[in-house]
Amino acid sequence: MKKRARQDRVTRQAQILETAARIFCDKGFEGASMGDISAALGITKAGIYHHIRSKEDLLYAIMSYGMDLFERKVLRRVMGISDPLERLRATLKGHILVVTRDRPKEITVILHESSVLKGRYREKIDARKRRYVRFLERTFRDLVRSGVARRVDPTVAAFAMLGMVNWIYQWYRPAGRLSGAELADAFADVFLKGILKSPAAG
Amino acid sequence: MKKRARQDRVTRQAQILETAARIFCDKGFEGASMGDISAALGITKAGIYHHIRSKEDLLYAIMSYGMDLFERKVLRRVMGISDPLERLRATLKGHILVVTRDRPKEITVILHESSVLKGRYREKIDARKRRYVRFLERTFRDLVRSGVARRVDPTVAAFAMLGMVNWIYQWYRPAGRLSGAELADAFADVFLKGILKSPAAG
DNA sequence: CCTTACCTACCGACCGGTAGGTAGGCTAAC
DNA sequence: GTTAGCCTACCTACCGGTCGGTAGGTAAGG
Repeated sequence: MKKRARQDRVTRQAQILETAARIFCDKGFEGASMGDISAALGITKAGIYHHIRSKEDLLYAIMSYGMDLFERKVLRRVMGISDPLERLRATLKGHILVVTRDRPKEITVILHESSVLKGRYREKIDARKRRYVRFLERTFRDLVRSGVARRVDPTVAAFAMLGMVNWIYQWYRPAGRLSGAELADAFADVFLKGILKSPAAG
Repeated sequence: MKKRARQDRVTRQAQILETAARIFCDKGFEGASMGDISAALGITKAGIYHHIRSKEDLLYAIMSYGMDLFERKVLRRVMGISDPLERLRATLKGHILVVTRDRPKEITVILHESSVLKGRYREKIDARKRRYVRFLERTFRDLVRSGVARRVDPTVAAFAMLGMVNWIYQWYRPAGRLSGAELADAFADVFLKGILKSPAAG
């Protein structure tokens, strides 16, 4: 019987997170059993508990990794952009590309199972989400102040944008008519310029 | 022991749907047990099965009622508006008011538990959703054709709008800064006119 | 006296989680 | 370079509890 060497430990942990994320994604957290996950990993249910403490810990680990991923791939790369319009554009496109091209199951889990987590775990994930919302609000405020944007409410603009983007996982399929990049461009166009031709319509 | 008369049957059915919707909303479909629902109704678990056939049937009934509600309160009232801009505005505001003021739990269940349903039930609900998407696409197409809207992709515009609106249940709280009507106006403003001041920005 | 609206009592399956064992690789002493 | 002994990564077997669902009874109203 093959056993894994010590240096594989991190890799194995990542394998478990990835597999669990996929199954939570497919069946939902409550709908997925630890047996489902262990079977997908090719081990027994007890075997999983050598690596994790509880099902809820596993969910938190997945969400935490998903936030790491988002912050590394999107937030960290755009936070330094000084021009607010370029910052917003880069954020919007980066966010959409992550959820359409990379399609990390961890981020879908964050979006769909957010209310499952309780207590400290819940607070930690919520705090990281709130940081992103505040970053967006700041960007919209900068845009209004610099005269580039209309007098929109920064919070309203932030949640309008988040809604558009966070809903994508519910309907977007990569095999469809639009590539991730095309969708990102189209959404940026609609969000920045609106639907109407004339700005006079009130 | 008090027993209910025959004419209460429809009322009782509605009570069960409403209670179940509330609990599915709080705990999720898989996270909620039939025992939770029966306890909230003040009867035993077996008592519920006098009124419904299965847990999945109950979910379908809730979603079906939620679609009835949406179609009656929003879709039916705006479908007849001939001016596409007024039609869109009325749809957007009506939809947002329904999910912010009335806050029917049934619609939250539709949004959050859509992938739980399988088979014919799933197809029936999906078909009704698709009708709404096609209605939106038609409206955007009308707007572009009549020269009121920019040359936006109708599908992209529809899903951008749906994302904004369908994500509201995830963050909006009636006790917050904005009333439902204020949010509806603000979202309509952002969606129709966009964020930017000048339409020249590309 | 039949129907309706429940009830009690129970089913087999499955849940998250654990106790205790074991096979094989790793390390260090000799 | 062998070997003792520990550690990792699992395993089998099982726990108490809960799940969705049902059979069969009962009490009240029409």
